[in-house]
Amino acid sequence: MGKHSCCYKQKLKRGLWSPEEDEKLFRYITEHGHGCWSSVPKQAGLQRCGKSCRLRWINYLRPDLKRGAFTGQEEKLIVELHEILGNRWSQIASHLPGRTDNEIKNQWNSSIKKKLRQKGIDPNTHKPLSEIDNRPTANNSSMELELELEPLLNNEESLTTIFCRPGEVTGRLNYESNPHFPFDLHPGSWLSQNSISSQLNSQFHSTSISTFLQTDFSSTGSVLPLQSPRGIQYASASSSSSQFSWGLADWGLSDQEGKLGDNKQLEHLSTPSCTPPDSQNQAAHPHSIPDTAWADC
DNA sequence: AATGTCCCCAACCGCGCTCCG
DNA sequence: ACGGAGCGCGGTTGGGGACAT
Repeated sequence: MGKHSCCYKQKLKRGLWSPEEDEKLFRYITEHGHGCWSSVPKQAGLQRCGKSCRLRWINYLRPDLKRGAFTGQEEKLIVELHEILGNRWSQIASHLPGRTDNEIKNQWNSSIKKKLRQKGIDPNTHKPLSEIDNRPTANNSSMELELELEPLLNNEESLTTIFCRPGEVTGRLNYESNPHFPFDLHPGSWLSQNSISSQLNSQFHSTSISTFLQTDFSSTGSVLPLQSPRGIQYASASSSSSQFSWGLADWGLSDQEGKLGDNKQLEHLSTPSCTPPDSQNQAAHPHSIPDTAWADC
């Protein structure tokens, strides 16, 4: 159960993808769609398993991917969403158009976590580290946790404090039973609302997270240099090939173009599309927002 | 210049879920 | 109802570039 039969097959290539493999996969999917992933490698002439093809497409080849460094605004949104959703990277990614769950996960683990710790905030709980050190390790109830953290909160409350039991930050949210839930809708619906970004922003102004965000990401994000993805060199080298090149053309954004892209991103965040960026990814996942939740947009 | 260490990120792995016969 | 196939997710790994010594 769970493991692809193709993974047992011998002589399937693994590791980094070559430009030729990328081109084969890109051409095949743009012309035929992926359909059943397990049949993609055979149809596209690749010595890879379907799972590997799927991952390569989703994380790297999709034309709608946004390349380059994360903006301050994006990092801020990731932190805010992580406080609510925990490590549900795919759900977080659905609110950052052009970003993949893998990309966000890497950004979180390599950069954002450190920044949070430097600011004295525990990246798992989104609470001050000093508070984490002093708190008992036993299984606190939601009520106990609320009482414990209440002095830390000013006028507005941390969503994590309100909705998450200890240990559930990366698990299920305790939203349904909590009378303080600020939105009328089921989370599956309210997370899909167009105003998610502004709603979140308004929720975090006086928390420690907010302080951190205002003093760190927002001040540095706009001037972050665009880091070129590793694939750029070979991507541009193969840019003469017709179809392949257009999907990868954006990889070589200049700083100026990158900033323009960031502006577009900000625009997008303020007026998000009604369609989930990767709606098919959402279909089967137990934690995903149901398709119907997007219908009201 | 050579070597060691750190860190990023692409890719893999394993699990849980849904679908379908 | 059951089991296999396929899909998608989060966690983890390791290659390789960047940086320090």
